[in-house]
Amino acid sequence: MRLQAELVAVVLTVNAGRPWVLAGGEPPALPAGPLAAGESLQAGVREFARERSGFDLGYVEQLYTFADLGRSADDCRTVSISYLGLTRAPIDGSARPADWSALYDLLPWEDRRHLTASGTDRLSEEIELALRRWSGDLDERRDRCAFLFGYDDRPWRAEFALQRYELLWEAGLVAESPTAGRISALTAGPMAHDHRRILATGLSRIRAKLQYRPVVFELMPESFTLLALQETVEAIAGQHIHKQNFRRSVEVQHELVEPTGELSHDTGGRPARLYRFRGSVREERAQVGTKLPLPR
Amino acid sequence: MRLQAELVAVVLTVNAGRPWVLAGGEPPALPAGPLAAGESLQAGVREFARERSGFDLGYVEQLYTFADLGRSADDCRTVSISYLGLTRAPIDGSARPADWSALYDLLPWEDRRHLTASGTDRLSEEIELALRRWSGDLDERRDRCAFLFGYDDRPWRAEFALQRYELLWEAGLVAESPTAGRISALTAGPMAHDHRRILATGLSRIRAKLQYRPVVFELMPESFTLLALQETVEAIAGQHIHKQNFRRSVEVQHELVEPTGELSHDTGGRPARLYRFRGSVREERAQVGTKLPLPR
DNA sequence: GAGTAAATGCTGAAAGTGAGCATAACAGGC
DNA sequence: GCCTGTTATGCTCACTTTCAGCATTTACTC
Repeated sequence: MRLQAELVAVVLTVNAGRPWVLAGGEPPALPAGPLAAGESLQAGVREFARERSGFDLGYVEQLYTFADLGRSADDCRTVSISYLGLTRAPIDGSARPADWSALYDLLPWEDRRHLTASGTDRLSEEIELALRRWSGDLDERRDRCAFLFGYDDRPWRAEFALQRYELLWEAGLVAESPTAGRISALTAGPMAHDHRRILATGLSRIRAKLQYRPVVFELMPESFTLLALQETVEAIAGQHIHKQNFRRSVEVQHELVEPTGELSHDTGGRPARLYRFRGSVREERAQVGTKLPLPR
Repeated sequence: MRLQAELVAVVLTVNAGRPWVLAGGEPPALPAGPLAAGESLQAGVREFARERSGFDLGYVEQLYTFADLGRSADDCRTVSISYLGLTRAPIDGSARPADWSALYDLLPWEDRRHLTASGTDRLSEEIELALRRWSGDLDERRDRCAFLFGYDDRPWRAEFALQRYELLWEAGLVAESPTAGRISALTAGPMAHDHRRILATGLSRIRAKLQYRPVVFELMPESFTLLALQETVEAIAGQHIHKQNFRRSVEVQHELVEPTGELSHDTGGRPARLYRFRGSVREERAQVGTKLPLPR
């Protein structure tokens, strides 16, 4: 059996309060390329992420390996090894902006920052309606929907983005579902191959990781205000965080950040202290469990 | 470039209070085999786990994909996709026992159940001594050792098994370290290829998962006492748990188990209620976050 | 100087955790 | 039948963490 291996990267950055993912083309596709000879997997990902975006990846982590059965002829199979990468790319700057997509254009239901407490919106209602129709009177389905989409007073769990995608896929509500009906307009349009699934995998992973590892750091500039840090976390998490509690949780773990002594005056109000990450975070980030709050 | 793909499985079971892993031969090797054509990855793992052990895997989860550079000639590269699998195989029964190894014979420092509170033993002391020698006066190394092995009153974190293995490897304390010295007798002997690393990856993963997903279930018989459940968790976690608190945390989440109404009389003392997992656990196990305590 | 926007400080309820004591219910020996 | 050992099971208490809101401070803009 002939075998091919390719690397697929989910490269994320946050800019102006919005998360962006390196994905261009029509339909949009994640950067992917063959595994070069004599190169480690991580090095390969870093390599072509730089080629495509012009920026270096900070954090890199393996996501999942897929072996497509359907994609090619039986005698040539492709193994896709997917990676998550974080970078500080300033998008609007020198990079070709066409290569970047707004993450929540591709997974619109994952951004809930505009929702007020216990509030809802057109998209949520549409999904809930469609899902209830799909569930019918099957208790199992109903439970699953309630758990993943937070119906019936259950909390919204940001880190279950992948499972939500899979549910919508089964229910025929995303463009690439085999059973997609007309309501599939939830997503702007199809993405290449199974790239939306890979993207959802990456989003799930970073949201989970955010809660126990100091990875936001990779998305922040050298120095920043606590509000900027919070807004970056919120952008990834797709939901709002109680400001004072966020601030406290950051300050309590005094291994995490330290004030630079400078102030930022473009706040519109009282100037904010600037902070930087402590050196120990950079070095120990492979081990230390550092917690940032996600609301439940 | 020629490319080969192989599957490597970490198949775990718990029996008589000890965790076992499917690994035989000399040196011991995890079951591994080429990726068959026209077969999904998971199906492949299940397939040859059944062949080798005679039992079906319950839970299966992808671990990590390695692409060896060094292992073969430059024009033929092997991609190893590793999986974790859990099964209820009764070892001492019909299966060929030679295929199973006691997990903690392969990673002896990961079992701390015999340690009394704040106590220590020969192995721990030996490791601590060797690690302190290796750290010298390098603060970074010293911190890392303290964090991973719980020196200086830091808590032992069971789920960092992989990082501990990697540290020991760097420090030349396991048989397969490139710089292995005489003290490397920590491990009984070498394992094939990088299989001990893969095993440590699997142990890390299941220990982490145990804390927020009902996976123990896959290791338990149809009905069981709470003590039996606790001992299974302890076997995997490699440490003791406060009995009453364990019991409370199980009972509080009343989605998890329910009494069968029967009693077990072979306790030696007061008979114990028998429990079974609730149906919802089986179905929703892919989603529901169920917590079992690991001491910190 | 008034109004405003944001940073910052503080407090109290609620939930979760860790550790121990006390009691209940059996088996087996006498 | 009673005593003893052993385990299951019930309960309490202190302590920590988390959630959520109120109040105050500080500087900018007009």
